[in-house]
Amino acid sequence: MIQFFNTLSGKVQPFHPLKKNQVKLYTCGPTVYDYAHIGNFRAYLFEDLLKRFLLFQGYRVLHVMNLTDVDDKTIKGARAEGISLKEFTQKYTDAFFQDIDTLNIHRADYYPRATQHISSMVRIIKGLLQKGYAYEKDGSVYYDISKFKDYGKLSKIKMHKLKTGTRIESDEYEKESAHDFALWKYKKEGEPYWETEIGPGRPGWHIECSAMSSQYLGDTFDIHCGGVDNIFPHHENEIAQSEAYSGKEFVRYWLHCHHLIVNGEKMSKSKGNFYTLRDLLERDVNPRVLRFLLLSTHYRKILNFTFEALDQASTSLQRITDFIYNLGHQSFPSGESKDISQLIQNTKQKFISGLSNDLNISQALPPIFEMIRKVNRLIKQKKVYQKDTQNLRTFIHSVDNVLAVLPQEKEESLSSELMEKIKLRQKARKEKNYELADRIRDELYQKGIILEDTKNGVRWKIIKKKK
RNA sequence: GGCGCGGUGCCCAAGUGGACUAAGGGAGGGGUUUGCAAAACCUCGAUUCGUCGGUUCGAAUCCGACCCGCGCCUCCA
Repeated sequence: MIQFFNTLSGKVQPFHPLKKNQVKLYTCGPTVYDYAHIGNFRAYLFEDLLKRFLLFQGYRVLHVMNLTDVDDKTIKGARAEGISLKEFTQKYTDAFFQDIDTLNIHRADYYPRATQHISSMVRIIKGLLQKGYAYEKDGSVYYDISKFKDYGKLSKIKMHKLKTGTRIESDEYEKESAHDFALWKYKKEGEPYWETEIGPGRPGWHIECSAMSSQYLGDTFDIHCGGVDNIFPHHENEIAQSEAYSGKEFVRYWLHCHHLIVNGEKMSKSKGNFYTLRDLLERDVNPRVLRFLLLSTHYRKILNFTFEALDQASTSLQRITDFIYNLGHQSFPSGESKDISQLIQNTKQKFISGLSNDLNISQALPPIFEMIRKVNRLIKQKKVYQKDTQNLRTFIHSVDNVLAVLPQEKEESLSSELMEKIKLRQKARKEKNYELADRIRDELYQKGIILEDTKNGVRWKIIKKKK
């Protein structure tokens, strides 16, 4: 049985999708005004783990992720670069897709853009006006939160206890109450706007998610994810809009992932600890290792990103990849052992129950490492057979359908020049010219290539370049 | 002020009343193996789970107080 911590109930609870075997998932996507940073990717990776695990468990998943391509930041950015909003956001949208591919994140089924769903938003805003949940002022439309009884049910915030920040008072738009929020912002000089039934203007921050989620997933859907910082006000407001409009429950399970910090502090550009994926790739960080690191802390814990942690993740992951490699590059006697198949079954069961427990990766991973140690021990005792190695590899690869951290079979290759060096060294070793052999090994090590002499020949592997 | 998170060995991190004389990964010490390495295997590392009290036959796990670190409260994953 799968269980998730639902922000709405504040508890871990059993997961039952609305439709048996199908999960409808909405995840808050990027505002495409800049390159995404590793904190963003932590959230997307958590969502990817969630989705891959659901798929692994046999669910069909209908996944929608929005792209916010009109808001204050995108408008400002486009203006600063002197290009159209569309041109500007396209650049970062392309970058976003590149990055999620780099990190091996499954594509969503739909990536609706806010600018292409204005009419859906207008329809909801009109409905909210008709039902009395919204009011118009100076051409803008606001949501009157006092009309929505359940306001605060997600974030557990009591509005009368909320402190009013200075930012609210300085809002450029006129609202009746400080906590009311804009559904529609009346057009402003020099800003993009749409001519609509509710007048010229552009959508407020929250309405796109209400509109696009219901358009693709229906009024009620199973899971909505995002970062904790979205709980209030973004998701609270989505609930207010959607439930007031449809009269139905909006989302059944809210899953929020915690933040990533860097060296114990919040990531910020002024502190110089702000990393985009691209920054890390420039430092020769292997995206698989980054993926493994960001994935291997439970999503509801704060993750402290450090380069030391990255190194640890790298070594840890290497243990799995070496294991797979060894299974494929040693000879084993033909046959099959019951012990191994049983071990695989046990490991699989523990892996699944770990992830079933609110995606507890720290509980799901250890069985894999335990299995690896046990099998390595059995290999030494010559109790592993050919069929076992196939079963083990199939199993590890199926686990990797969820983790997606192992290299592709032919990911790495060496230049022919380096291959010649390796051949030369093999010859030297045969002739017991160890001095030359060691010199070549050192030379390759300087280039970030480790050579291992095994019973079945030489193995090379590329490690991170030494700085 | 409101809401919430966390403090487990050198580092990361599970475990939330009894099989814990506390998983797993990384680093480190010792050994097996190896031409030497690497990998792999064996082995050693917390009488102890922020502190102090309490409940209990029994607590890292429950209760109370306190200390420390952190997040959100209309830019934010």
